[in-house]
Amino acid sequence: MLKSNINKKIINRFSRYRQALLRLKNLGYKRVVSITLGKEVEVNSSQIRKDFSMFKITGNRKSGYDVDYLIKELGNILGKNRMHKLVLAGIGNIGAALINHYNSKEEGVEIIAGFDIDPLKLQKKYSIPVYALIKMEEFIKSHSIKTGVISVPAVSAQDVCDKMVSAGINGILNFAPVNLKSADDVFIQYVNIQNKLENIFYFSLN
Amino acid sequence: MLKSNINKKIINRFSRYRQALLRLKNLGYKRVVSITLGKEVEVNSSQIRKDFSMFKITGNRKSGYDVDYLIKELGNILGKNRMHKLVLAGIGNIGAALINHYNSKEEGVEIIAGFDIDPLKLQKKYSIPVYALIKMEEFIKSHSIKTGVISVPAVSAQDVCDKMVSAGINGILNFAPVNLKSADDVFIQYVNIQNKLENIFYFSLN
DNA sequence: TAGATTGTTAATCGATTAACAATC
DNA sequence: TAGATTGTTAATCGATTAACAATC
Repeated sequence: MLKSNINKKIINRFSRYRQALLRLKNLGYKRVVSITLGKEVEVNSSQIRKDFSMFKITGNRKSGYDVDYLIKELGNILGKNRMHKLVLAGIGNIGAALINHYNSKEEGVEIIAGFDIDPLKLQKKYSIPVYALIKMEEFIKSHSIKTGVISVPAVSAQDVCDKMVSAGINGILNFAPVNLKSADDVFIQYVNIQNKLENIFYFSLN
Repeated sequence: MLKSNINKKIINRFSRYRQALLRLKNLGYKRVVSITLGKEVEVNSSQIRKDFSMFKITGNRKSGYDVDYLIKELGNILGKNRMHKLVLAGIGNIGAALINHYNSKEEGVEIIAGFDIDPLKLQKKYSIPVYALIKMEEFIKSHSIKTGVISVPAVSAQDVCDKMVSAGINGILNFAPVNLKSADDVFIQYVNIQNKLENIFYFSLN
């Protein structure tokens, strides 16, 4: 099946299934039925069976699914069997959080460099090298980086995005509260914390 | 209209409309038509007009919508006309990012305290007071806090959530990669960075 | 075997988009 | 006025859920 035909929501659920399965494995589960996994991730059990079925992930009609098998299959789909190199643009608290929590060989993530307008004051504080932002494009090209994280102020996010894309990046995680414009073959994910807070303020009625 | 009848997606779009309108205002826009705003946020213009119409937000049939009016109306809906007090559980890089970037009177957000298992080493580094996690429930009650941010490790997230809710919190922003279980009247938003990265790795084909 | 769960189809549900009359 | 855009209804689209035969 072509990736372009696969709904983003399915892959998003696969990622959440996998995280839940890792927890269930830790709790001692060897096998799991769709209704149990469904409760864990708040997804209807039909949805789960259908999602698995679309990727030829099979279970046993009496005893459900094997946990290790599911983790392995989902991991393969999500690219856990290989390393993904990232660069960061903008080294503030968000960048630091990425470096400290998500630079994980086990999860296939390798953050190899950061870039900032003001590199001097930042150079020594992190476990990855930090360079001046003007060096970013050259670095992306020479290291064949395909994924970038944008955590610069909103006003410069589009410019950084353009530079990343022209240097060869085709996947971006953007923390700036701006809708980025780019070519159709560039996949962009947004993390908009302000937006999340506003949703909470509205629905929690306070 | 009852808030429970209003789709989460509409409020989510309202938040994004407002962010886009603030940018457009900065660019000098006095009025905006639905198709222009739609391009800015990647939403169909019919959708925008329908969203506005549901909340009795009106435009002019010739010249579109007044930017300041939209910002004000959307701000009122999103609660920008009052302050929302937050507490943070877990003071790492994510907590620091919240304190530095989202503690904004203009946006109605006031982070009044943080809590961590290890408060001593953190006490002096931030612009808000940081206390031991065991003090959290008492603090939430005595200050009538209604919103909490969870950025503790996954294993303790549910426990922190339970404590927040029992102390009176009804809106939670959760950065831990766990589905939290709580009463139906507690509104929870998730930020799952691992999940976002996995989506990028899948769809950007690298 | 009997019972439980998968795998898959059909039905439902709800959100998005198109269309266009109203009107500024 | 003529043209452009809103406001709103109807049509479309797609995702979710229910149902159940297959089968372990």
